[in-house]
Amino acid sequence: MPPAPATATAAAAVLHLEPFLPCLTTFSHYKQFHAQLITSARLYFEPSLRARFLDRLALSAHAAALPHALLLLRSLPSPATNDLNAALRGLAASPHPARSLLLLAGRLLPSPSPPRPRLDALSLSFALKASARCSDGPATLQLHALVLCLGCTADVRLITTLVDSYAKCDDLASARNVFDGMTVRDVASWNALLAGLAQGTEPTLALKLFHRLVGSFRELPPREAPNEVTMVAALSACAQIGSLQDGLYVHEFVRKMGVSGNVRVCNALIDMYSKCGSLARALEVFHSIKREDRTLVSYNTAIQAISMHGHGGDALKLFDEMPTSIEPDEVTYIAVLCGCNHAGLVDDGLRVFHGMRVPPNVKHYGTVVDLLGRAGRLAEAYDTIKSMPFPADIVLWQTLLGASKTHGDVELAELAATKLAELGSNVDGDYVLLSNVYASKARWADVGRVRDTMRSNDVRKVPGFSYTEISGVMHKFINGDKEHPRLQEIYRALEEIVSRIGELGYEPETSNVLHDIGEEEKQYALSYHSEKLAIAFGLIATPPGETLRVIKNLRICGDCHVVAKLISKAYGRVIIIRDRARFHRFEDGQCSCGDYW
DNA sequence: TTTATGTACC
Repeated sequence: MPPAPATATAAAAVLHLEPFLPCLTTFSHYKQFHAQLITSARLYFEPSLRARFLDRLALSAHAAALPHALLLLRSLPSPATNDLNAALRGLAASPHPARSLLLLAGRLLPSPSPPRPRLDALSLSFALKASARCSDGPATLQLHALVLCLGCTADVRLITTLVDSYAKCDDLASARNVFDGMTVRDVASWNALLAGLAQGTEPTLALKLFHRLVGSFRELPPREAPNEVTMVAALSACAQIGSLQDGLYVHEFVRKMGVSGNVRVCNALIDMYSKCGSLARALEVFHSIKREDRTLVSYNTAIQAISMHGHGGDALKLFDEMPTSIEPDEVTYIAVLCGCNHAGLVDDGLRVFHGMRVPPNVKHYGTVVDLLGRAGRLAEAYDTIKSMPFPADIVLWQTLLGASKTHGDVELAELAATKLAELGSNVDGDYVLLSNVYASKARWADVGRVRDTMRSNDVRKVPGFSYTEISGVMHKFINGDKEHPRLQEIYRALEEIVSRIGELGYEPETSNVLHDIGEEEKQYALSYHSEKLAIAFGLIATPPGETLRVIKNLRICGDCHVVAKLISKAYGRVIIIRDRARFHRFEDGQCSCGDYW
């Protein structure tokens, strides 16, 4: 036991156990305290002390603590609600949150002995935390029913937890419904919904809600006033959408609220600016954080930003400059490796990978396989997969397939395709890559076979789309778009573009088109790729010289990359395209990726 | 003793 906080005799210490509670650190302390509770009979006669002890024990970081807490709970002849809650809370925060739900379900079963404690709002709150952590939608729904049964619908904190839980289970509609049904809200309720929408599939809706919130700022009761957490959620929505306009607006609001010094807000700003294409502003925010205030996440986000923009050398530099007081974690290594990858720094990447101070996970192996694969070191890439201490996932085989395609290795491509089929991947990209390998070797019969398999397997097509922001309005384009209101104009502009860049030597690169169609039709399919439509629209809808920003859901294709370079030269425009993995910045006929991506 | 917050492989 740690020394008693007061000078007391042993007898007095027995009378006052509470002061020791905050001092318990080692597992041995906990066991001694437990023994004291038993020998003084307080385990039974002071239920509130017991519950507070259980709560601390269940939340303690020591591996043996939580099992010990559960043992203690089971040993109680008549556990109180607070005892149960302590265990529910500990389990919900543990690596196995589902056990919290099991405990709750067990307590619900009718059983005369030992008597089941009643559930209260706190029990449900902890259980909802658990169902959120395991993304268990049906459990959240059942807990919602219990909330209604227990009549806790006026408990703002509990209902906020319910909103959060629905959102974390990807049931945004229910999250929204519960939120809308709240008669009293506070800022946490707003934040739970905003964060849920922003990180889920509804970032646009999140921003709408944010505007509604700050628009009625003056009339809101103080408990609903937006705070720094609101800002972080809104910035995360801007980052996901890639809307620099909205991001700048939120940043303005951050300044007005006086939370520009909050490190979490700064980290969110770095991420937002980076994902909206402005690396300069992202780094400005990073450097504005006082050195001693920078957290691991600040470094990770900044390194990730530099990497996404293709500056692998600078990413390595910042990584090396990290203070020794901050230990890099798995995310740091992903960010640095990603930077080496996008910049083609093979040896640096391998050096970083082999020097990792945390165990590499499948994503780290993924970057290394990509790094080696792109550089044409296919055998080493495959050996890396074989050497992994865990099985390869779909993404890893797709990476190897991509590398095999780039370097025309039929055997390895077939192997990767077989693995992908075994793992149940059935997206068009897999087939396109395999077919391209065959096509590059003029093995037309195999190309046809792949196409037949595609047809019979009912392949899932990932529709390609792009969007661009013009005067604060997002315009979305899908491949071969026929819906946009200014379609005629856009298609005319595209024709003009193709003829103008034709003078610079442009010829459509059709090898990425799978379908067995004539050359002219292939060119047609290519010329309406969504990013081309978005760029063409940007050219006619913005004044000369203005930077064009386009966001694409898939990776940019080779032909669009060539076209973007030529447009940047022919029209004197900077074009910034964010694709699935990184940024391409086109200026005067060159791309920041150096044609390596 | 509950609530809401940032970074991640193709």
